[in-house]
Amino acid sequence: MHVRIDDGDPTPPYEQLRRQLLALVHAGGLPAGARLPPIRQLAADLGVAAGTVARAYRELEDAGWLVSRRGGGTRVAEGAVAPQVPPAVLTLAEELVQRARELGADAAAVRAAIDRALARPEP
Amino acid sequence: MHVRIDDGDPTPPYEQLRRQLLALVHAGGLPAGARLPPIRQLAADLGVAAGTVARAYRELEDAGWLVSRRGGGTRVAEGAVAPQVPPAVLTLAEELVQRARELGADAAAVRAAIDRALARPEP
DNA sequence: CTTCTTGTATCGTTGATCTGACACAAATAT
DNA sequence: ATATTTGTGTCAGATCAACGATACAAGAAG
Repeated sequence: MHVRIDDGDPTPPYEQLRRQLLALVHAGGLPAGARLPPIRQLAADLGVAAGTVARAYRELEDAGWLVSRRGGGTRVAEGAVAPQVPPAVLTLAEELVQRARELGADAAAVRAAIDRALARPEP
Repeated sequence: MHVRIDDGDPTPPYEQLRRQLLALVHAGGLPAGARLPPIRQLAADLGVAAGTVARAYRELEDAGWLVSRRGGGTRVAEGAVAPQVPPAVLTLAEELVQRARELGADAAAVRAAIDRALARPEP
């Protein structure tokens, strides 16, 4: 589980966690049926209260991405499917990331480049 | 000024504003020397309190991106330079965005594709 | 100089969130 | 059947941010 809470980020911890988990599901890092850590364990690992993790799990369950059962843990919902992205765009994205890494650019630089390109209005 | 506050986002409004303004500076939408709206005016436009905009301005000034003077308004600092991004990456990003738009993909789809590519560990 | 604009600072109130702790319910493991 | 695991719910206290309002300070404009 590559998730962590940034204490310097004013975004509430439960929201940081919710977004990271959702990104993991979208990226396929957590396939359908995969089990997530128990609330108490993840809370201890992240250094937050159990209620904080519980809220992130609950909101993702309300949105249909997770399924929770008492005693059975929390798992990625079977119907959880990544959002529709044209395969050609995905391929270009992978090429861009690979090239960026060859040039020594990190994730932040890649996102900055994308943000700049998106800021230019289409002609 | 293409900025807006999302009431459904738990991120504090002052932080949403700070990030959007910083993104504008990075993207060149606000060149060095450009004047930002007065605090009260922007607050009224966004539907937030003046103190909220003031905090976003102040944090960006502390970080060196803006310069504020009483009576003179708030402007983009002369030394404000976009973060270092290899030109080749910027070019690839523009090509990707252009292609994505031709395919009907929106900004969210582009970011999702980038996130997925970034999630794949380098070989 | 006088007036207007603009940023800065403070106050009290309200609402949201985090925390630590505890009890309860349901599924699993032995 | 019993014990353990795990999710759910509640509570009081603490912290933080937003709000509306007000006052003040410094530069600009007339």
